[in-house]
Amino acid sequence: MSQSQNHGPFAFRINTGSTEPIYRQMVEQLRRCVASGQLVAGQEIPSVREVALQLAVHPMTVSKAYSLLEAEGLLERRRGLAMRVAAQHQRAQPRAERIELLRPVLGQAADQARQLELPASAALHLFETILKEGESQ
Amino acid sequence: MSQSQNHGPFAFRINTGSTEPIYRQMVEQLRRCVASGQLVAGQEIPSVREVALQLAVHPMTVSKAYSLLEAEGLLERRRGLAMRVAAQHQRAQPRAERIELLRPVLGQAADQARQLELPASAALHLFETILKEGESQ
Amino acid sequence: MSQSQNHGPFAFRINTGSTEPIYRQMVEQLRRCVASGQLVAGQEIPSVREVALQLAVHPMTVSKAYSLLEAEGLLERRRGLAMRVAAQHQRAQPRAERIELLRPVLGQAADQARQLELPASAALHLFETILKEGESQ
Amino acid sequence: MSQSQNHGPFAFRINTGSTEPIYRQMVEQLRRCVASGQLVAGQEIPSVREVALQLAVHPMTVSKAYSLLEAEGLLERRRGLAMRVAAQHQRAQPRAERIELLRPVLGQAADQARQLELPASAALHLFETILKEGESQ
DNA sequence: GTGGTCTAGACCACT
DNA sequence: GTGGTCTAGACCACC
Repeated sequence: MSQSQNHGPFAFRINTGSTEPIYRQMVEQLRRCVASGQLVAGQEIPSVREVALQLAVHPMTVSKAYSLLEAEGLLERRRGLAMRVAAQHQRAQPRAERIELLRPVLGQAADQARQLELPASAALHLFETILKEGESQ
Repeated sequence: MSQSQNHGPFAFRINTGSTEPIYRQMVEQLRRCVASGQLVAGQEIPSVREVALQLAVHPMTVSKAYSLLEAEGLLERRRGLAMRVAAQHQRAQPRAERIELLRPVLGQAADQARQLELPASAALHLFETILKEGESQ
Repeated sequence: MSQSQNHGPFAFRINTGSTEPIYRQMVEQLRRCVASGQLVAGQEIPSVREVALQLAVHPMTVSKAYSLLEAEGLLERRRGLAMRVAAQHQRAQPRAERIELLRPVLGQAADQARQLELPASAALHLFETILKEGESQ
Repeated sequence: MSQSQNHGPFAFRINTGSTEPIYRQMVEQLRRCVASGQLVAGQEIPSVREVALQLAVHPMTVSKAYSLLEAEGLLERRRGLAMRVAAQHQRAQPRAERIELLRPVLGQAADQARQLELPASAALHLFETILKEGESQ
């Protein structure tokens, strides 16, 4: 039990309403978790069927995400076994690099704030509130 | 500055690389600008052709966005004339409502920050920087 | 008509009986045709539906092959238009490199000949015969 | 040479990277060796465990190959003893039949050569080279 | 149990 | 017309 808790610090959070394809949300999310070191080399990831059930998504959708990550070298496939994080991704990226990965979505948020003619202070305050909400989870 | 006021205080910012369909980026952007009062009732918006040229996008894509906004009652079509913001949208939404429109994208950003295991302070600081960059534009 | 003859020097040859997945046969075949210069940069390839009909295969199978080739940088996708050979693959590989691509399958053939205890001369003679048959096609 | 006769004139050559299932590679390889007379009736073949170790393959995979060959009548299983080539396959197939078994792989090679736009002479020369390399092994 | 391949077929975005 | 995404569901190969 403690083992499964340790090796499953990871669950996909998918927004099915978004126009962002599900498989791509999964790809990017997993990339971030590897970048941060939340997923380490050799760690098994949840099976296709398991994730498909959890998210109420077709297994092939999950499989597509995993295949792309394998092609990218981030995951390793082992015949008949669960996939795992590839050995070459041993260490998390340094924080300076990771923070850059946040730039696109924050740029988008800033654009929207500007279009809404909201002052920077209001946008920042809302962001701070949301960040704190998440921490407690 | 006087130039941008004359020919429309308004220009689409489109990311063609995104999976977010172009027409939808346009729709949501225009909605925000109406919500903020940047676009006011009766104001003319750039023609389909003009926008299509500017963004190197197919005219039908622009047309589709405009049609949706017309169906929604946000724009009015006038035979032979440029479309304009509909009369019913006279006043900007109050700030309290507008700020809520920012919540989805900031929620997404917060999720990503958490997956990257970045501290809230780092995320906030980057957001502040980006917001300031935009102001000067 | 002459145009379609010129720009369609290319048809997939698929062996559905093989254990080699169809999409992979397509990927490798297209790679060879680009390597040889039979397919040149900018050239449109047959549409997903067209190929699917021709080969009596599901469109998604063709699509999968094309997607992989796009990820590899060999094909370019253009929204709403047929895919085409990417610009970066302007020139055919030199013959010395191309011949190396033949090594795996010939190595396999040599292994089989050895296991069948056939003399090299017999294997070579059969190969020569088959190569000539193909020429006339 | 005397060594290889003692412990089996026969060793599997498996390509785990191929999409061709491992058990099938084994089946076809063994069939060829029987066809050629390299393996004769009554001859023992290496045990499942031995092969599994050698090839770093799961024992069940080897077992599956052997079972198929048994069902086909090519191998005989004897309780507690090593499997052996069945009595009914006493004599090698005549060379004329054996050479036909080489046709499929050479047809494939010829297709690839054509797609690579390599002249028959170049393909033949490479094949000759590879055949000679193998002889010395 | 694991992942992979393929089909049939719906719906979407874009030219 | 183009390609993309997704679902439902079958069958295969391997551990």
